[in-house]
Amino acid sequence: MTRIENSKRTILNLAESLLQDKGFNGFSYAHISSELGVKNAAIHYHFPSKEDLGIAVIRRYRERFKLWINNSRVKDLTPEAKLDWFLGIYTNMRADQGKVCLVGAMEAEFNAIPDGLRDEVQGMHKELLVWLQSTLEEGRDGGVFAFKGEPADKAALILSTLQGALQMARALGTKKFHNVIEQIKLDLLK
Amino acid sequence: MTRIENSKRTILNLAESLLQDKGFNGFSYAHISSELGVKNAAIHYHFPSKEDLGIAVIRRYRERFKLWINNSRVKDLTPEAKLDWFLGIYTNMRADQGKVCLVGAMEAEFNAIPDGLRDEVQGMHKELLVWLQSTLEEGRDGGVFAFKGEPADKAALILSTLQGALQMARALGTKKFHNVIEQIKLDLLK
DNA sequence: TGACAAACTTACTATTTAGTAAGTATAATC
DNA sequence: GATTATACTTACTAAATAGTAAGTTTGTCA
Repeated sequence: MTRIENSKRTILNLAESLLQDKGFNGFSYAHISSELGVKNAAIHYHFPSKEDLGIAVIRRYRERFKLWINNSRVKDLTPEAKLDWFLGIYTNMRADQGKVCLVGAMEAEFNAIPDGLRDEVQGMHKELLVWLQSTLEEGRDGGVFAFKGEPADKAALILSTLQGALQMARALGTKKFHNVIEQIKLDLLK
Repeated sequence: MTRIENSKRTILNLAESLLQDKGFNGFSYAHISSELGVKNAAIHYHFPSKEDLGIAVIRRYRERFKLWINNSRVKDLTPEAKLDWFLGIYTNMRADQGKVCLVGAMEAEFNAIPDGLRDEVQGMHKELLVWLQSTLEEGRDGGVFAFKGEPADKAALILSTLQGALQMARALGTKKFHNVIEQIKLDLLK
């Protein structure tokens, strides 16, 4: 009976990775249990239903993001550095086995995932948008960002772009992804 | 024994709709057969494997797109009108039951779909990019579009944005989607 | 009218899926 | 040292899945 140190966290890590890799309907409890060398039921012990597991993954990410943006390491950055930090999150996803963002993966199969998970994804998307919007406002007021229209709309555009670009990179490669990242900056920086 | 008129086309229509709605791993042959009032095996008669079906859907779309862009109704438009036509495709998808684009749906679960389907998606994505790039070039040369950087990169950005925006709209609604569309124009038109 | 092919149905298989109930080993606590 | 909670395993189940083999109906054409 080999126990995993901190099973719950290990399961969440793997589930998050699988969600970003194959989507909610593309992985099963068997993927997790076989990888961890435990039985199926062990996963159900920690997360009774697949919906519970999906929700827990998103919830953990939301909390992580909240901690990040409220930490002085990010909070005290210049708007330009904040943007780079944010873009870096997506660049790292791409670098990490071609993963896509949780929000994008879940929204692509939005009509084929459980209700509770949908709510959680919606909440996460809103939070990302709010932060990005305020960063754009801050940067425009400070004179480092330049764009037409409302910060809320520009934020929604940039987030959509990042979401799409990660997916695009799977078919067309990392170079194209980085070109899009550079284009985002060209379209934003003065 | 009620026969469907033009079964193959009807199956492809439904499969395309399901792909855009639930993704490749989110629908089954049973969804199609029950909707059409036939048996499972009837679908397998026309498309032996699910991979065959997926490939056929994408292939049909690629041919449709090729016909469109080579038809004078699109070909002879101004660059600005071409852009509006292209954006209109995505607006219509959103209006049609909140569908997302085939490319986005398939790339979100890229690592959980068959090889042959991946190739087809890759080809489709390239074709969309090529057309959009040449339209951007045409528009910039004509002085109606203004953007920094390379047309190829701006095309990749816009396509990524559209892909992501359709998915975002599922969680955040149609209004946000239209705001992104307007922002694309603000970021492109002189 | 007979042959034949197209478009199915019936009936099935093997596999995977999420999920459960009951038992067991281990660790912590009283 | 006994009790109890934690973290599992064993052993299932029911449903859904893609896919197949063999038979049946229907329209077409020589």
